[in-house]
Amino acid sequence: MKLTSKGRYAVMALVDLARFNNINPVSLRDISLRQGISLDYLEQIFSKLRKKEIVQSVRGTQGGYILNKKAKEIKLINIFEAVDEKVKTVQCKKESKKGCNGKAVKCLTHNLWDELENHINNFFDKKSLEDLVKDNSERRV
Amino acid sequence: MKLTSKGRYAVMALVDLARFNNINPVSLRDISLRQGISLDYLEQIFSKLRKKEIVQSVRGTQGGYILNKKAKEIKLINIFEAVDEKVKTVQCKKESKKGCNGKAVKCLTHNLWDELENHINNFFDKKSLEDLVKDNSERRV
DNA sequence: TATAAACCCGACTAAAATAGTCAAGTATCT
DNA sequence: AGATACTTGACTATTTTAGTCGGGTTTATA
Repeated sequence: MKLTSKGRYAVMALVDLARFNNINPVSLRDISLRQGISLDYLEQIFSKLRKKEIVQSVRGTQGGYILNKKAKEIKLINIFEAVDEKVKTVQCKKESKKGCNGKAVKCLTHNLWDELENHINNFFDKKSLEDLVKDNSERRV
Repeated sequence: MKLTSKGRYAVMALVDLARFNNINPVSLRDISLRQGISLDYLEQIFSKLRKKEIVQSVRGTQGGYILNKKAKEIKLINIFEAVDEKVKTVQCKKESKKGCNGKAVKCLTHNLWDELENHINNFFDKKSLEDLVKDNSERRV
C-alpha cells in the first residue's frame, strides 16, 4: 500500500505554490527547482489540477499558476482526486447489485475494505492546504 | 494509493481459515476454491505467514494450515507486515540525520506523510482477525 | 515586432512492481 | 504404494509508474 509520486508531488507543489501565492503567479520552473521535481512531470500534474479548477494558469512571460480557491478550501482529497490518485482497496467496486468478483455474495472482507477506504479518505477530507502551510511555517520558528 | 492483491488475499484467506479453524487444519485447496484465489499464489502467501508464525502447517494428507495464535491476537498489521505489504508514504524514509532526498531540509510535506502513515497503521493495529470473523457472522444473521 | 518565458498537449518509453505460473520436490496419512 | 498437501525457487506476462520528448500557443517586454 503506497502513495505514488504523482500524488505526493501534487501536494508538495501546491504547498510550495501556496506559500508564494501573493500577487504574482508562480512558474513551474521555480517549483521544479525548489522541490526537485521534473518540469515535464509537473506540467502533466498541473494540467490536471487546472482542469479540476484547483489552480488557474497565467500564460506568457511572467506567467505561472495561482490558486483558484483559498488554501483553506482546498482539501487533500480534492488534490488526490484531481490527479487520479484515489484510494482503492478493492477491485470489486462496481457493486453489480449482488456481490464481488461475479459471485453471488459479498466477499468476506468487503466491509473491511470499505471501512479502510473511509478511514483514509476521512484523513484526506480534513486536511487543507492551509493546514499544511501553517504546519510548515510553525516548524521553522 | 491502493491495496495490492497479496495483502487483500492474505486477509481474506485468514478470515476463511479462522472460520473453519476448529479441530482440523484447513487446506489451501479449499481456501482457493472458496475464495477464488490461485492455489499457487496462496502457497506463496502462506509460506510468508508461516515464517512470521501467524499460521502453522500440517503436512501430508488431511493436512493444511491452522492459526498459530488466537484470532483475537492476530492484528491486521501483523498480516500485512508478514506479506511485505507495509504502508509507504515517502521514499525518503532513511532519515539520514538531516532531511529528505539528500537535501539539507525535510521536504515541506514530510510531517504530513508521517501522520498519514500513522493514521493508516492505527487502523490496522486495532482490527483483529476475530473482529473480522465476528463482523461477518453478524452480517449473515 | 521579435524574442523569450511560460503554459499546453499528446505520444512515447524504460523501469519497476504485481500477480501470477510452473516445475520439482518432501512429508504424511491410509 | 499412492494420494494429498505442504515447500521452494525460478520464471514470466502484464500493468503501472514515472517520467521524457517534441512539438505547439500565448503574452510581456525590450
